[in-house]
Amino acid sequence: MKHVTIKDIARHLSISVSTVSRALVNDKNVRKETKEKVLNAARELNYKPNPVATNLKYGHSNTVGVIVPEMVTPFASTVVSGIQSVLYAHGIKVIVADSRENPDMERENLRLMEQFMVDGIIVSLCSYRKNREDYLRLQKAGMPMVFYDRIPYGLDVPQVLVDDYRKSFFLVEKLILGGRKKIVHIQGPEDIYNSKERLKGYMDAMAKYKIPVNESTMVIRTGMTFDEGAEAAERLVGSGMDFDAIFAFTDTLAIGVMNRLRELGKRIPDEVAIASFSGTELSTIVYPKLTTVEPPLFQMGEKAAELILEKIKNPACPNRKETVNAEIRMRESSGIRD
Amino acid sequence: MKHVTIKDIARHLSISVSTVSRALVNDKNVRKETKEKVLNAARELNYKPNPVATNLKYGHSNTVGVIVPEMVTPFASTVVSGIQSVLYAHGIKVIVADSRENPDMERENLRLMEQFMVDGIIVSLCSYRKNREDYLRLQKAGMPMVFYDRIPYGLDVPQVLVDDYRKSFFLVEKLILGGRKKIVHIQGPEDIYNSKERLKGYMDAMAKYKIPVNESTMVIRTGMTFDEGAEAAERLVGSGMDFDAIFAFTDTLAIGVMNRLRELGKRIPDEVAIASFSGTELSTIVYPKLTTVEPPLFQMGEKAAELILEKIKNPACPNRKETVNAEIRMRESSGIRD
DNA sequence: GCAGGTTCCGGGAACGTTCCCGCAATCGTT
DNA sequence: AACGATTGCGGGAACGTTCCCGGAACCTGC
Repeated sequence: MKHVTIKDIARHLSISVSTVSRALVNDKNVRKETKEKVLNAARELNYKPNPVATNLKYGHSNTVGVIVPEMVTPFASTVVSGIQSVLYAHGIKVIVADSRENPDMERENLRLMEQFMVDGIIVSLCSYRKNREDYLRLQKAGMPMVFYDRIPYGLDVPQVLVDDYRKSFFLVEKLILGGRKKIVHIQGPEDIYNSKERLKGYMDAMAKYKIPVNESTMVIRTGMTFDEGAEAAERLVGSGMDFDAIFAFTDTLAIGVMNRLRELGKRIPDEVAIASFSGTELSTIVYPKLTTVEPPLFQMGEKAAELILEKIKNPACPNRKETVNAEIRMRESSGIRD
Repeated sequence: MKHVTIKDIARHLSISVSTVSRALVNDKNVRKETKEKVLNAARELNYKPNPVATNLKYGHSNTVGVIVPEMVTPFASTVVSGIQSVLYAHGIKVIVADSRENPDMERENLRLMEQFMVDGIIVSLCSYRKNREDYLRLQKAGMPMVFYDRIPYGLDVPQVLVDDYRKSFFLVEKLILGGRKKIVHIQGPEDIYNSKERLKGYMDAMAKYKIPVNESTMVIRTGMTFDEGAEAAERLVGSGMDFDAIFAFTDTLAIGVMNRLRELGKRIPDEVAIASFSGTELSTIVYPKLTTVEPPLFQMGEKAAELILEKIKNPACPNRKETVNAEIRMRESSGIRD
């Protein structure tokens, strides 16, 4: 499609390109009448500045890229809303790319953002150890970057995270104090750093109450989807093991587990209590409603946006680490009141 | 961050910028040795072409923008996956912007895409009659555009849609044949065109079986969220009206209605059968599982991508209208077997 | 009435590419 | 051996902006 340019306006008014430019950016060195003429002509010709040209000129794009590991749950979209709300207010556009839990696609997305000359990148990782070299290279090259939720391990980068360990500990403790002893942990993928932390919280809570944990039977490693949760539930029941509670890595997994357990005849929460980390709106639409640790997703987005703004303004500023406070929501699935 | 440019390579090898450019785009007019030298230097200096410059040069960005009305359900994300799968294969990048059911934000997103010089825009509307002038203007200016699912009314544009009317008709007919007579329709927002079509399907199915419909009590207009569905359920029960089935505009609404009805003591599906249009993965994680009309979302994305590719290649090509075949999934919430 | 300062505007370079044009060197043909 | 054709390369314009620089016109103050 044909764009109206500053040149067209200049030609139309038979004045110079420079003057038009000045009029449009509100430079003082233009007569008010000239400015008005230009503004009118711009409106009349339906002129839209071409940001590509100014990007080229200035070397930045007024855009921040967000790379999310998945978009099927409301998790990412809520965080992105938070990001947009603060960045839009600063006149910065937001583009989103989805890695679909695939580190190679994440890498592709990263290159896409780089080539797009975004001013900064906000990332939630697929795997805490893949693509390290790329992130290191980008960081070294001075690209502002912020990580949230699914963060890398041992990299000095700005990040906003939940207190995975403590909140897992407390939630498992609540299950124990509610009378559950045979608590199984659905760990989720091992190459997500948070999964290690949440496991640790589970282990330590169990240890505090001197409940022995056989890691090979009571901790189940799996993926991130409903189906994988359901499958874990089947394996669990199939193994004949005795259990009275589940603590899952995410609500997606927990929902998969819970629904399949019910189909297999388990009464929730009477026979099996269900609880999970990473609660989203999904936790409230299932039956029974899910007890979860609910991170303030919108706020996480806001914080991430603030951190990236800092980095953009001053790339040399120290890498801050923000921890947000996740709420423990006791709902029907655990059979425990607050 | 500092980018390595073609000039840096030229300087480094003390050859001309033109030669470097030719070597990089595989022009024949370069000696193989020279080409290799350039390629090596490019690798060594970690050169990345700056697409902003080529965009400016060629007037396009190799990017397609997708504007979605919401991102909290898996609806949009699944369609976007389909879009990405075909566009990525053509070397076209995809950026996503979320309108959050707000026509003003949609308008903003539209301008963002325009200013980004995307090669085409794929849109699902917030309102079927808002922002018409903008879409018309863009179309007149030659911007390739494709609409899906939530399409505009009476605009000759490429679009991919579901057969709202017929599938609604069939689903309601199934409810009737299953023995339900007092079927309430939760219509959803009136300014979504599909909502008119689905209402018509409902009305005609009821008419076919000579069931009188009092539109003012049996058709409820509301929004799109879980909460609005729940609220509708409350109003319904509060009104004391007798009903034995619900046909809702989307699964989101249906889920809101169903869960609240259960909380209010209604047995699903015995006392009230629930069915809805626009089924996503959410329909299968609730209890009982939801009977829905399930559009092939991924395929819708693929079709939309193909249509936009056509339009990009030849902006003058006729505006095709693709109808995809939505499946009716009978699940527990309706108490009716297929 | 003239030096100096404003005000307003046009010319042109620059951002990183691509590509057309032209020139030199080499090649192939007779 | 001499000529046109081909190959390989550099110069420079162009994409749409911004911005520096310089210059013309005007005003100010003595």
